Amino acid sequence: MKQGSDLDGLLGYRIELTHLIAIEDARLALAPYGLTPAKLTALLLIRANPGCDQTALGKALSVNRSSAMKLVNVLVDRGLIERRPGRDLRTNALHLLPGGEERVAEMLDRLRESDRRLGADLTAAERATLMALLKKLRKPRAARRGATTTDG
Amino acid sequence: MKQGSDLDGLLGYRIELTHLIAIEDARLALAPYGLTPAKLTALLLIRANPGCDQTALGKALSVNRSSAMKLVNVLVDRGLIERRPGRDLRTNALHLLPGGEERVAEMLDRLRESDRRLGADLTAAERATLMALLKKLRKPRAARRGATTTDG
DNA sequence: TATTGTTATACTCTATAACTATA
DNA sequence: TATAGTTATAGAGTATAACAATA
Repeated sequence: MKQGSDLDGLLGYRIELTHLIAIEDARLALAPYGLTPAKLTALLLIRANPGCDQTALGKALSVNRSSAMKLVNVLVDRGLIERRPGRDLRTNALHLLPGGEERVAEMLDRLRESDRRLGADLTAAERATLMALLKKLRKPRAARRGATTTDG
Repeated sequence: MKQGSDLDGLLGYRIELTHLIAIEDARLALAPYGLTPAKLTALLLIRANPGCDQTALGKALSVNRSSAMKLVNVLVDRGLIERRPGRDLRTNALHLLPGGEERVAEMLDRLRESDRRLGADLTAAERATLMALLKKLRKPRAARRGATTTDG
């Protein structure tokens, strides 16, 4: 099946293809732990911000309260984090559990291995250049206006 | 909220962030046409392969027959393509309709504008370097084994 | 009034499984 | 037997809307 060349020169299309490769391997790397890359990111945010509440976590992940709720439920069910009493009676304080700390360390190892595989054909200099150029891509005006959601 | 530095050096994480920016603007650019970037890609594949069947389309998009079916239904409902009799009685031949051609051209214009916004801070040389480096990222062994699906 | 958590509901995308009609 | 399309169903992931408790 022919691909068609309409998208060939587009940066966004190349990033889409690259992203598919990266996310697939990252998923496989984390699958034994029953978590997706997005859930590991949530776990890392909680570790970096002990005692944060669900709403703040959701904002950091660009999802609303309801979605943050579901995410936290999964991490609690997995025994990785717990909800403790928060700064007021409305709020939960999220904390990584000791077992969660161990798991996070293992998962980060697997993720770094995956990342090494992804960039295996790059020299150190090329890798640095790529990182720098990716950082120069910018959020266009249209997208910067913010999505129109009710919640956060 | 602190970000935590565990993912900072990872190529895959940087690509994830960049992808989010790119896909959001691309979605906004195509929203007036009622199609997502993925559906435009499907449309371009059909245009590049007139008379292709749904299964082949699905394979090119890495989705199974059932998902390809739904996708084609949407494009048919939008009046962009049609199903014609295929090479045998089991098969549909997918064809872009004249109206679809027009829409595709407009959507490609909007998508290219979005792509220009994304790379607006890059010189032509930087842009070329970025494209070349992204092409050097490779599908790791683990992911190359192929996903374990029943279908395509 | 505003905020936090929660629940119910729905929509998109994708998958699996089973059915049918062809081949 | 194998393949193409179809349908029903289910599971992530996300969103909206409403409610209770608290601020």
